[in-house]
Amino acid sequence: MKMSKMYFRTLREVPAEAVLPSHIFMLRAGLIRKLVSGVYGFMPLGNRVLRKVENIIREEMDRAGGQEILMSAIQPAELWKESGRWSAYGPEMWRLKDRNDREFCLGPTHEEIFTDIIRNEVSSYRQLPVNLYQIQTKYRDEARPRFGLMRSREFIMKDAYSFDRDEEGLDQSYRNMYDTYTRIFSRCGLDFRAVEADSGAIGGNASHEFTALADNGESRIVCCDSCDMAATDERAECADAAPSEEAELPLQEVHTPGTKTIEEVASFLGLPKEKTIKALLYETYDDDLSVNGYVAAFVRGDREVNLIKIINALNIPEHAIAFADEVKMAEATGCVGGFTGPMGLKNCTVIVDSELTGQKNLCAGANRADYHCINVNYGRDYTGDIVTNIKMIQEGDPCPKCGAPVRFTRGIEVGQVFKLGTKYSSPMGAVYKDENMKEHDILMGCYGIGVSRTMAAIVEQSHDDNGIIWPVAVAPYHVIITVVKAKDETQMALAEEMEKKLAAQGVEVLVDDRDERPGVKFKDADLIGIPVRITVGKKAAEGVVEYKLRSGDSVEEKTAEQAAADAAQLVNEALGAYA
RNA sequence: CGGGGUGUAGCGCAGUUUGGUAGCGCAACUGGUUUGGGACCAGUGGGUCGCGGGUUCAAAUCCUGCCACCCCGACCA
Repeated sequence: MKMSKMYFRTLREVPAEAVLPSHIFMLRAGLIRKLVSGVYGFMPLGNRVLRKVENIIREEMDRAGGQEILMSAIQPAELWKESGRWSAYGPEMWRLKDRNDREFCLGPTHEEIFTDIIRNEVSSYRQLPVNLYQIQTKYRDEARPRFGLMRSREFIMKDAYSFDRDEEGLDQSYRNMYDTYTRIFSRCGLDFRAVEADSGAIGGNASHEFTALADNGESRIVCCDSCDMAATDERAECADAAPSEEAELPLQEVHTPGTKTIEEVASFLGLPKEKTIKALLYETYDDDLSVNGYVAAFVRGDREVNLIKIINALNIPEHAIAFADEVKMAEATGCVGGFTGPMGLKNCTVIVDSELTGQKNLCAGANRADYHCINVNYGRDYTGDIVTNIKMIQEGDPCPKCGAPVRFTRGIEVGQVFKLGTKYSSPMGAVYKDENMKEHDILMGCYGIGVSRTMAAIVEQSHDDNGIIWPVAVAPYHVIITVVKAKDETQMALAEEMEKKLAAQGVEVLVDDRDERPGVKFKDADLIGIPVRITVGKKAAEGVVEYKLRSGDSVEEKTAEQAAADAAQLVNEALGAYA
């Protein structure tokens, strides 16, 4: 490909809208172009990268026994009403109506559609297992799209669904996809971790997220350097502190004017935060979003609450709970904002973190303005309607598997795998008959990869001050031949000869034949991140060129033959590594 | 949805406080000189100053309503 003919433009300055390196460089290198917030188009170079990532996914999905199909992005409301998600999905779903007022959505995901296909076509155990996937555009009307392709409202996703007759089959399908994802992200050149995850709104009972490590990532994960434990912060188990041996002291109310936060009350009374009890007040909602109850949750003062654990303990949908209107809750339950304690509350569900039951002589709100109680003890002074672990793990807490201190790190969630079980097959009637003509619900798994987000994650992990450094496997072109003086016939002739030679060996070559100064060409080559740069310049007449890798600094002089051979070898080795 | 910020040429920005009819750099176009890390000189084109209403002899500038975009939070597979 001649760059003089390629439709592209690089930007010299950083667009005001971009903050993250991946976003900045994809815009500057002319890979993507924004239409409106959270909606991007792919330009020729960006489109090539996207196709490379897609093809890696395709190859590995096909190798794993998946079969590619393509469903429509537009979906009828009926199917979502069957699964119960038309109301449950919330404002993130992009809804629309046709001319006859029939309801549709732009698919945010495709469980319903795939389940529908299967229930209409599968009737016998002989047709199972099956794994279907597609690579397709998804729509989610995100509350806050940001960081370019990282969190967009229209994005490319690979979604796969497995259908099995029993748990054993589902386990196998799940493991198969887990291994496949490991291969896919390795081939993409990503540094990633598979972390245990909460199965969340999609449902089911097992899930892993594949997270590309990046300081700018939106996901926080917990990992252990002493063992292989890795989990999302919400999923990670957080052990209770050891029970206290102290003798119980008499309960006492103390005047603590204006000390609404744990920070304030602890310093006012001269107590460590570990000796206090923190209250979190929530209200819950029924289906039509009216308040149907109050929840008071209590953890030790130095802890954070893990809302997912509360949701799981209450067994309610995620969107059915939020922080309470303190004034209304005070009227209903007797709590006092800033001075709420676990004693004497009425008309609300009291959830007590399991750790508190073993701690002695704590300080808690007295449910009376400007007063706290000290020497509060579980059992003697208060109990909970629910006593369970609702703490969020914190950096340095003991690893739930091995006890070593855990470390927090950040990442970009590029894929996830779920065991769905019968969550969709049961309400939608996707069943098969076994050998005895007996009907069973089909067991499902679902497996997603954010393809465009993966592209962003690769750039986020692989760039320097000058631009992108593409891994060979996803680079838009493998080699760029920079012709120092494009008007020089000797130089152009040598460049074209090398282009042909390389192309014959399966190497994708970009020839920078533009009538620009060399500095401009070098800057652009670095910015768009082509892995190998071959410079054809003054020594073209002698058949000598310069050879440089984008990832390194050293520049070597080689004969054109040698440079082409080295480039071809490097590219084919990189591409063949997983073949 | 709450908080903050920004909308002026393709991109980056100044001008707004103190109203007087729009400017700089890059990019583009023409000509010339250049040619190994984002050249130089000369010239040219390009703007409903986000949109609407108001104040005024006069509005990018003041008042007002709206919209869009970005950041933090909430939320979110």
